[in-house]
This record gives sequence, C-alpha cells and structure tokens, in this order.
Amino acid sequence: MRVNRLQPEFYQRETLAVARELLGKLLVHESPDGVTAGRIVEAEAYIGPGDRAAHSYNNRRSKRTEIQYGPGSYAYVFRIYGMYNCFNIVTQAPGKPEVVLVRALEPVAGLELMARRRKIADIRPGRLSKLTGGPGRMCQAMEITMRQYGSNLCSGSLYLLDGGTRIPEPDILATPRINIDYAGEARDYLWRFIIRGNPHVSGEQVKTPSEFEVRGSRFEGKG
DNA sequence: AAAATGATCCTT
DNA sequence: AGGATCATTTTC
Repeated sequence: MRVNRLQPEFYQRETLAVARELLGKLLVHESPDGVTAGRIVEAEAYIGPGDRAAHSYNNRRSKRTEIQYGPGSYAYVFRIYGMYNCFNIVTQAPGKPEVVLVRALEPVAGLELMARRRKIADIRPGRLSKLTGGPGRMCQAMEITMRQYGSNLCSGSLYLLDGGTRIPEPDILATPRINIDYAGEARDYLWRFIIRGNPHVSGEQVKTPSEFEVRGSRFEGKG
C-alpha cells in the first residue's frame, strides 16, 4: 500500500469536501519524544464569513485567526477554556478563512506515549476512547500545542497521510456540530462528519442514527 | 481597564 | 451540574 503525504491541492478546495474526505486519513506527529499517529474519525467544517460558529465569522481578523486567511494546508491551533488546545486545518484559497476542526482519532501508533501525555495508565482496548476522543484529548495525546500554530502540514513534522483507506459513503454520517448552541441557525447545519459506529468518536453520541442522512436531507433528530 | 466568553474535560 | 483556568473578545 502506497502512503502519501497529503498535498496542498487536497486542502485548497471546498471545506465540506475536505472535512468529509479527512475521515480515514492518518494524522502523524513526529515529536522529539517519539512518533504518534491516529486515523481521523471525526471532523467539523467551519466556513468563515457566513458561519456564526466560526472564529472568522464576518471576516473577523485578529492575531488568532490570521492564519485562516492564508492558503490551505496550514495548522490553525487555538487554546480553549484556558487549558486545552484544538487542532484545525486551514482549507481553501487565500482570502477564504475556512477550516476543519479535527475532533477525534483512532490511535494507531505511539499509544504508550499518548497515554503518558494524557496521564492515563490503563490503555486496554476498552478504555482507549479517553485517549484521543475529543479535540482537547486528541491534542494532548498528539502533543499539538500553540507551537504548531501556522505550521505547514505539507513540509513539517506534523502532517497527514493518505493511508489508502477510502471510507464507504454509507459509513459517513453528517450531524450538527458540537457545543455551538450560541450560533443561531448555524447550530443545525450538518457540518460534522463521523465514521458510523466508531467507538473513538467524541462528544454527544448520535442517539438516533437512522434520523440522519449522509447528504442532502434535513436533520430531524432534535426532539 | 474590566468583564465576559468559550469549537473542553473531569469530577460530583 | 459545576469547576478548572486564561487568551481573546466585548463592553465600559
């Protein structure tokens, strides 16, 4: 199986397509402490100017969001709640501040190092979801910090690989995004993509999967 | 200058 | 349900 680092052309496209196709890709960090890697199982699109949930809503520009205005394939890392980091991938052409938030991985390599960073002793198969399930946990396990803000994913020690795995369309679920209830009608957009049934997916579990469709139909699961 | 607010996680 | 904890943003 041929394994290739994803190229700028992959990222510099429509953000919803990138978010969906990131599922199954391998996120790798070669850090001084060792290599960790995981398969992306959950990702959310944040589509700049018109998206009330996005940090770049209304083209808001600050030191924090600046990297979003450059070309796709760079890392947008931000600190949240004073103690966690969130890892995003900048997409699209310059001038379009859009990103994909990577929310969860299935651990693939460096599990012991991940566990050490997460201060978790028990990494038996059943307990693995606390390792990389959730954006804050994932960054802690992968040691993604503000040092990685603006790093080039096509040339640095933090990068993505196409492992050759294509997730079958029926296994991809589109749901509302997590913890953006403040965002008005944008809270209902189906811009979160997960691998159906994967135990490493974070956040609110989808309670009624049959009420979600992969593409095109309304979200009816809000009762 | 001061107050409010989180694209979270952990413990009760 | 609430606390940790702080950079960024919003409001005075």
